[in-house]
Amino acid sequence: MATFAAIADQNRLRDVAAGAIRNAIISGQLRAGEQVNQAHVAEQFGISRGSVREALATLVDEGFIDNIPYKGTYVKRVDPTLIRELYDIRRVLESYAIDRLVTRNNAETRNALRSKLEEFQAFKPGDDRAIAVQHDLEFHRLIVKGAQQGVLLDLWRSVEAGIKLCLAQGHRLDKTPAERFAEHSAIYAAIINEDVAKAQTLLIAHLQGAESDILASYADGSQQRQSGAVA
Amino acid sequence: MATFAAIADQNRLRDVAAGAIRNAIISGQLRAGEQVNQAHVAEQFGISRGSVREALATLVDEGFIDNIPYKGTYVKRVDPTLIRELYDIRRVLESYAIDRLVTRNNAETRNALRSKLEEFQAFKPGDDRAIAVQHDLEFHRLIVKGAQQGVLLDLWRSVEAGIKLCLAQGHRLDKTPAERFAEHSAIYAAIINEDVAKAQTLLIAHLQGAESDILASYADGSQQRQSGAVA
DNA sequence: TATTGTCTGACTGTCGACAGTTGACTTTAT
DNA sequence: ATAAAGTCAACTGTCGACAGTCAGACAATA
Repeated sequence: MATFAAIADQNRLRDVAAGAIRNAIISGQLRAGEQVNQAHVAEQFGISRGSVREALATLVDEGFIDNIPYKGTYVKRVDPTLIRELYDIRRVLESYAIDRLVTRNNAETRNALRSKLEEFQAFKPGDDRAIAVQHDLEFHRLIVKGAQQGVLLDLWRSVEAGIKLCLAQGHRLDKTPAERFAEHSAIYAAIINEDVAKAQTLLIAHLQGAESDILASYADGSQQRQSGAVA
Repeated sequence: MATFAAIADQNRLRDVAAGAIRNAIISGQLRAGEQVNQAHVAEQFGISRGSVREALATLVDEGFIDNIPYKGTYVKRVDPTLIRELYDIRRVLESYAIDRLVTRNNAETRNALRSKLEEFQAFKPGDDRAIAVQHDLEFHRLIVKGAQQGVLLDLWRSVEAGIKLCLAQGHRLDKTPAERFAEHSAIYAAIINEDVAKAQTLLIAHLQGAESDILASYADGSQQRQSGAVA
């Protein structure tokens, strides 16, 4: 489409294409295990295959897709082991982030967390659940940012990509907006009180709950998928 | 050179090129802040610029180089802040790895660690120091591998890339082979005894020492570099 | 029938040429 | 002398065409 190149504007087509494909994966438009056909994507976006290739290379490194030489690139398939590993690492990284964050004691970080919490509070049960997930991740990203370590943030971002992949593949977090708000605001309170140990404990429990939710919905989803494949 | 394409064989040129450029950076052939000219590299290797571009994209994601659109790709410049962050994260990741490793209690891992230690012991003071560094990193990589978590290993690898960059830019670890062996073998002993806390303590101290060494040599090196620029 | 070999279509990998951007240099007017 | 405008060379970004590779269909053989 002609509009696509227009969006590029100052940015490189390769980056815009990467973003578009990423969104397609996160939104579930491209499904797990599905091959990403370079020529098809190129035509769809009205750009050359070379640019698509470069975009795909980026997504490979981000962990959204796998590449097998001379065969193709495939949307990564999430399994329970991956989910467990991702949440294990999140607990490690975010616990550490809280420690550094409280040490830094930066006013800007505290304000950002508070205003993010207010967004949580404004969220109503009827609203789109995908947006809730986005808010959730943004809160956690603010915690990691608060540690003020670029390397840590880079690592966390790559884990975040995996989490988004999990959520994209039909695995959901089933908590009410009120519960979400309560858990996050408790963590926030502990941070404000500079009680590192408590904040870490609350955060770990919070993540453990999320992991259980996802694993449970994964079990359901894979059953459905299996029966679907048989039918 | 014609031989280069021959090395490619079954592998893709893009991957081979990425490896060659990576080596050039690690070996100090390409210096910090230096621009990597695509056409120049392409001609040097006898391959097309497109393949070089894809190789560079990989190295950007690995953290060896930075890319500024329409300007170029530059070898990343290491600074003390980056060194500190890298070692901070290493302590976090490797401590966690030790915990998992001991829990798994895998015989294969223990054997791998022991045989790597033997290589340490065989190392003589006269041998190439670069090889010593390589052995060192490999020992730590085995620890991380022992945790048997793919996600963890991926994150550690990206940190390892940063460490290699530090060491490439003239910053050295000044320990005798005997000291190296002693520190690593103490960590190994604690692992075998399944004393997680002790292994973690030893490992953290070991990494702290390495960090100090690098930071010290960085201070020297930057002074030299500054005076050199003036002269 | 089972197995092996060939073929074919669809895809990825690679290339050389062209278009666009940037920063430094030169020119020009005040 | 200085600052704005114009010019140019050296890059990077993008493209379309060609070469190489793979998996499955199909036919030949024992």
